[in-house]
Amino acid sequence: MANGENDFQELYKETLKKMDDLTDKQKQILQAALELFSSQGFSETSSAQIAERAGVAVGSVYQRFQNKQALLVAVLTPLLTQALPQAVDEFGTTAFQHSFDDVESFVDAIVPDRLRFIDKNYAALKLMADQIIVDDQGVINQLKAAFTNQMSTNVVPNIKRLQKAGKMVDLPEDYIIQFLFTAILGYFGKRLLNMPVNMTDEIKHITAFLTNGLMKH
Amino acid sequence: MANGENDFQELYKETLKKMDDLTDKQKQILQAALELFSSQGFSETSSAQIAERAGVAVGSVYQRFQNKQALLVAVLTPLLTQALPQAVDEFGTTAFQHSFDDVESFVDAIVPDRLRFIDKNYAALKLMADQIIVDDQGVINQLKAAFTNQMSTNVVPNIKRLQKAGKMVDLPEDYIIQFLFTAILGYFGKRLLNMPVNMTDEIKHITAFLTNGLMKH
Amino acid sequence: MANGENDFQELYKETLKKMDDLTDKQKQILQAALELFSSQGFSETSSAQIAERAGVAVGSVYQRFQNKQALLVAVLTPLLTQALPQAVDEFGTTAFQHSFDDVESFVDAIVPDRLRFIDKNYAALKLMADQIIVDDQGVINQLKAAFTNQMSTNVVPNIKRLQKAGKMVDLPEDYIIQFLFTAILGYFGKRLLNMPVNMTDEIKHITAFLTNGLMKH
Amino acid sequence: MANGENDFQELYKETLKKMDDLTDKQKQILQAALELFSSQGFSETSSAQIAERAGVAVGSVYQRFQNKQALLVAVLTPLLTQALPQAVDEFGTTAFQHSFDDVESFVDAIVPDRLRFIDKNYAALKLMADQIIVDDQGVINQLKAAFTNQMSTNVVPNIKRLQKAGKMVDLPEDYIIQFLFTAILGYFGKRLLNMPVNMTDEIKHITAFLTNGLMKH
DNA sequence: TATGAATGAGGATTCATTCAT
DNA sequence: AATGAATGAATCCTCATTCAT
Repeated sequence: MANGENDFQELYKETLKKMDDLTDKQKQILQAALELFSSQGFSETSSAQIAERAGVAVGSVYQRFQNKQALLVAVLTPLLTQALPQAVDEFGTTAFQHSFDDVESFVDAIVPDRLRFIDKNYAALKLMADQIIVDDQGVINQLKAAFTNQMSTNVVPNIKRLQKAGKMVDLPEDYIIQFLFTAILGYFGKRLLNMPVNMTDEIKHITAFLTNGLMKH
Repeated sequence: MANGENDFQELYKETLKKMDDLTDKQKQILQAALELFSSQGFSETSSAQIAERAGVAVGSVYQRFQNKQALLVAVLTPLLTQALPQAVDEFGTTAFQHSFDDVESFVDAIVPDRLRFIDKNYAALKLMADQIIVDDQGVINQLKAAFTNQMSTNVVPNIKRLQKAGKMVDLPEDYIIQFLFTAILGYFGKRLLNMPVNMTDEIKHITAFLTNGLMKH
Repeated sequence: MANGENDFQELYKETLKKMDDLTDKQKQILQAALELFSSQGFSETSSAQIAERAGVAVGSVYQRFQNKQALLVAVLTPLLTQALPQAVDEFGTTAFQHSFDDVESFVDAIVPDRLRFIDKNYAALKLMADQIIVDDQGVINQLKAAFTNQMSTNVVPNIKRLQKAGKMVDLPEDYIIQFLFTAILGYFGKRLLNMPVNMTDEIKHITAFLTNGLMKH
Repeated sequence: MANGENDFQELYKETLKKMDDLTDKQKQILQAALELFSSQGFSETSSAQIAERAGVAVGSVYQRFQNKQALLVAVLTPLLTQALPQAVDEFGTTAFQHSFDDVESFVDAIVPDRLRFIDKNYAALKLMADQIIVDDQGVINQLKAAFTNQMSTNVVPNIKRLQKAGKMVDLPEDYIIQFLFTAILGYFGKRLLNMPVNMTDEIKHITAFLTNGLMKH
């Protein structure tokens, strides 16, 4: 699976381009908001700050977006409805276009790719995490929807096949997915905690652990 | 390992009691702050709100605590320096007082206990998560310290012994701990996402997965 | 005296038609402004609101009218310089084309007509009242001018004649007019206060009172 | 009937004094708000302006009053519930403590007093008028209540007696009151219109007109 | 210590007005 | 002439913090 194409920033910018109804300045505002919300958090970012970074007047922010909350939604929506599903999609189809013969190659296909994905999309992911923490149900629901959808169409079949072939442990598919993700999100956690990370090692060990844990011995 | 004794609320209240220099009102303030910070986040909580919930005047908040940030520190400090290490300690010593003969009993000792710990301390954990997201280095560092310390003295030896006995996979100890924690934190994530959780199932499957993943086959 | 012809809306629209330099959109703007200013007040009405109701772009409002104040003037001017004098005129000439033989027929000619006039022009009158309250000298002066002029040429002579004939009380003419108007404006006040009004009763009693009060016994 | 005691300013200040829960600064705020709202209108008055005139910080306005609207209510409430009824009451009881033998003395008792009342309370009355125009139902309802109450207990009986004695015209009492008030309010209108007024003349003519109009000939 | 009124800087939002298309 | 995006001053309001009682 090729990397570098499926990061949010790229997909986000493309999504923005497609929004014909958005003026250049409005795109700059969204871009600035994404950056600031991600790095400082939503409440810690002021309208003035966004306007300044976007190089526009404060009023311009409110010309298009009813209020700060609406701006957040406008930032997150394409992320959640376009970039994220597309990334998930790409992940699902690319990673699972082949039928894997064993758990090891299955895990091998996922782990390195997802770790690099986290690296590239650290800012956007942090923003989503922030929203989840502050209990934004809208964000939560869209996240769930994006995942449930893609997982069930692409990942679940692969899991089932491996299980039927007697090569993968007989756990419910949603748990298989859960373990896959939590193991990988450990890397995200380490970055949040400012822990030193070595990508090579992470890949190596996470892969080893997941392979061992999901394989039927 | 006995439950119900090692939750933060309990430990936190005990910690508060020991602080002789704190008046009753000040303790109420800390309690109110913990609750509000946890449920709404730090920036979304106003001093007036804290005062109201604590049943004191706004000025009383600032009588003892220099500013809101200091109040946050005052809330987190006992959590991070007393309750958390104590919980970790309790976890380390209780869970590892015996020398486990195999990975399964090792995992069995940890998983149910930690899941229940999450349930009990959901609010406090959410508060910490919030602080991690907004990049509070102080919190991050204290979290790290509390863990590193306890883990290395109690958990690591157990891991090493199991590895030497050829019963546990030969991964670096910190990764073993990492996988242990991420698998368990999946439960915390599910709660954050408001997903329906069934404790019995969670315990069963997480245990199975971790046992399989950490066991040397 | 025929009703239905002398209401502001009609006269206003005719006035607008005559303004050849006004585009259709600009007429719509004036119409929308009149409606909104009347119902919500000047300060409570925004340019955007006017534009929306007029079905034009915000900029179009300012294409023709220098600023909001100028728009108000543009709304009021034809009202005060065209519609109002014309209404007053119509009132003066129609109501006083005959020489009334007694106070009763004099009052009878005025009261019903003016009450219906108030009903029809409630919005415009309210707008003028609003302007008087907020101390708009321009409006005040034009109102005065429109009245003084018409009154002195049409109403005053009639009053004088009735007085000379010994049928009307010997009060200064301006006071006669004042009492005539205030008694009638009581109806306007009742509407402002959302009081239930019965036109027939109002006419009956106001007429009776005025007749009695202005008649020389 | 003694004048000078029943003006709003006096009654308002006394009312304020009785409000023990109000601090000096808060009273200054209410006083400043009354003055500014009266002279410029509600929407034309900014919080900063009020604060400045009151000699306090902007925040102090909002410490006590939830918002500007609430401040308006706080200004109007004592006016409508204390000062106005008290003034009406004083009017009712003083003016009608005697049983008038004829319409002339009845009118004589009312007119001069009310005209002077208007002079003294011009600001407050203008504020109320402003609120009526902008459709404030709360104000309207309280105004109605204050009047209905006092009128029915004090004025109506006097009217009925004079009517039974065959000295006053047989119009419904509410219309008698209406004519009384509108004739008097003409004076208020003249002041609004910045017309030159001569109190002596006004009293003389209004009295003459009302006497004539209400007397049964 | 406790109180809560007072403060004023800061932040979100509105809105009249301009101007390039 | 019409448009509506852009502007930024002005406004309302919040809130952490101080301080006199």
